[in-house]
Amino acid sequence: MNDFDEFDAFEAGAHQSLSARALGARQVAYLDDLNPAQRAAVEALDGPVLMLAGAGTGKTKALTTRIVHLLNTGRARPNEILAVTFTNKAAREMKDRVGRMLGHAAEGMGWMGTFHSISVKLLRRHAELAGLRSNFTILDTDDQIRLLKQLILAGNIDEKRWPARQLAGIIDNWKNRAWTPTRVPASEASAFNNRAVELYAAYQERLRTLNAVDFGDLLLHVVTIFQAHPDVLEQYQRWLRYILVDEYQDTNVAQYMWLRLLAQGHCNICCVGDDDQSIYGWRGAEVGNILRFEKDFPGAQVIRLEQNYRSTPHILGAASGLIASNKGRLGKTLWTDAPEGERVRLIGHWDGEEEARWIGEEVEALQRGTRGLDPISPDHMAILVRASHQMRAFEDRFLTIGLPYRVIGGPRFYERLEIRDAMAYFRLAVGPTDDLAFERIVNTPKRGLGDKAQQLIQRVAREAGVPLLEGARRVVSEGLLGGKGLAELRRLVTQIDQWHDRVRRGEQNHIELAEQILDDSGYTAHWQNDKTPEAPGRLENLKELVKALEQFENLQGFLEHVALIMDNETEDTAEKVSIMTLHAAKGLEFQAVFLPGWEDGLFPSQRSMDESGLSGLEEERRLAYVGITRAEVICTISFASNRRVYGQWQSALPSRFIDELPEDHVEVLTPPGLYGGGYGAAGMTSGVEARAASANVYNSPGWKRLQERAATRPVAQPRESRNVVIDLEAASSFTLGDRVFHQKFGYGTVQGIEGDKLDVSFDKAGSKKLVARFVVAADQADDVPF
DNA sequence: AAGATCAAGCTTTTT
DNA sequence: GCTTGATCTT
Repeated sequence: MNDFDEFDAFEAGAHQSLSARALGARQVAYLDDLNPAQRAAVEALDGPVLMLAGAGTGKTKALTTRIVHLLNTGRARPNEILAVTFTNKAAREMKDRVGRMLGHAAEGMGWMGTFHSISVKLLRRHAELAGLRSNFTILDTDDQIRLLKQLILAGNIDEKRWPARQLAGIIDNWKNRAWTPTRVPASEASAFNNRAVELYAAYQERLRTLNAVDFGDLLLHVVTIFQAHPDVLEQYQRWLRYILVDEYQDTNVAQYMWLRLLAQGHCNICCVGDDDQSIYGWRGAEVGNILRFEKDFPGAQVIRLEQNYRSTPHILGAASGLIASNKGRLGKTLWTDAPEGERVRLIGHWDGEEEARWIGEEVEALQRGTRGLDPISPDHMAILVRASHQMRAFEDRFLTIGLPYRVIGGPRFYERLEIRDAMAYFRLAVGPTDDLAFERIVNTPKRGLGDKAQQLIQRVAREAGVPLLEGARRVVSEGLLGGKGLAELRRLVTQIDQWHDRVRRGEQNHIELAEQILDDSGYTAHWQNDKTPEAPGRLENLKELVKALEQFENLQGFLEHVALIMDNETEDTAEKVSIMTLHAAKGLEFQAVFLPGWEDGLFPSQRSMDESGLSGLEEERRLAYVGITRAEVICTISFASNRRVYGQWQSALPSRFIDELPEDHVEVLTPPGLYGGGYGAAGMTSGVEARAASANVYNSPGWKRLQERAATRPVAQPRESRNVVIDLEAASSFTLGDRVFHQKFGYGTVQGIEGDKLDVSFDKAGSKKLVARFVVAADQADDVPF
């Protein structure tokens, strides 16, 4: 049902009955589950409220209970509550939890969702006010960049010096600040070789003709509509009587304006956030929004949730001590009544590989149960890195020792090439005027329609002022193209017509239709004929895609949702260690957390500091804070003296954040030998042994002096000797049929030998040609320290 | 038009 | 070092 119809029906009625109903004791039993601060946050229903919720303080619980309480007290009906989150996952979780508390699905909560999904809903309703039709398409970053590239070329700009990616960044930034092309301040005019504003305007124009929007537009258009049409805004202010916002510290200016506009009037707005966990400044998030809240909403109640239910006192102490170095915080003191627990462990390693090896062993030790701790399932352990390229060292190592892991936040399902291609076909079937989709698939699979043919179609279409499909149709009917290309193009045009026809008539089951589109077009065959090792996986993904269609009534509905729901949560029950970035870890918790790579330049990231100075450093520090506070039971921070970056060996100092950790909460495992006499950690293979070797490094010669000494110490070269030995052995000793082991590809059989190269058929990874020194005989796999 | 070779890059990424 | 895109080659 349309939410607006519900509104209309509701407005015709009256508000009385619910609010008049007395609340029995049984109905508010949920309030007894809350601590005093949570309870205050739940019961302060009217007027502006800022809920400062530290890590692990039961924020979601307070938020969902508040929604239930709004309903129970009769303040609002499900449809009158606007609850905004940043991610679909958070929205889903909120919906589930509210539903669970109510004892039935949270029906009618039509305004619970992400900023973007709610904006889509608003924008479809009022598209014409933004110069769009309500069936506009939503472009993702990839489409956006391709479009910008065209405009850059059309503007006679050297795309190499001025890449589309950079322009996309500038435009995104402006949109995040709610600047339309005319509102970009003069001070920004020099951006992109003085051409950015002009290109931005051209881009917006192009989007309008394509009847398309990008992610930034979703918010921007809604803000612009609200500003230009007070009557429309007023409607929503009346309808949406209570507003809740999750992760408020991550809102950007456009989102802030969006909220302000809707909230002004009743001012029933409850923002939940934690200024110490603001880690998306680089994407336009304004910590200022949360710091300014009390000024923006006079009379706001500020409620602090400070009782932590997640971590031990040592972990909290370390995190609090670290974040205390940041200026301009709203300030919170997290506390817990949990038993003291383990200190945060700190360990230095010779290089990144050793760090990965040590962590691998430590994971296994924790899994068995060590240090007097209960055994911890790998499911409840995570390795949190600053940058995704750090993940590889762990993947390599874990593959070697056969430790199951999962990487969170890799390329997402709907961003994969084959999925995007398939989607382009579906888009064309639904809306044959979708030029971007047409461009994408016209020569995929190969139809002999290369650059020249495509330019011809473009030209014909542009001259006639028609979509590309129509242009193609004319090219065919007028025979402007030769031989193979012509026949293929004719076939494609006919096929698109047929698909569109079927979509329109809606007679055919949309799942069958989708399968047929992929088969008819030759796209399935394209991957079946592809001999690369990725091909089977891609076909698998296509099957997944078709399966995902089952949840929707038709192709249109599917496309609508997919544009916004880009997450890729595959349930997998096997017990695995998680590897992810610190950013991806926000909101999650693990019993054991490893924080590798705490080296100056890597973390805090040099680039962050160069580009954003002190505020960049503070954001990095918040990232560190987020990392530590993910840990429930045990947290291990590590750094490596040497690390290979972009193929070059580099030595680095331990992160300055390490100095900022309060010593009382830290246990230093690093043996003194590490800094004194070169590689000294050879015997230190597990945490238990390391602990025996742990000296009072913090106090003894002075931790800082140690660092200084490390700085002046000559750069040590990585050990090579053992690898060289293996190399010589390996190169000469293999024969056809030998079983070998490779650290990334696993076990395999030698199929051929050419000089120093082996042709190996791996059990899991398929056939690879590689240099002999990268593999060892299978029976030696366990002894070799890679 | 399609494969092959080479240079230039290179944080984080909810939607 | 390794991937990605642009140019070169057939």
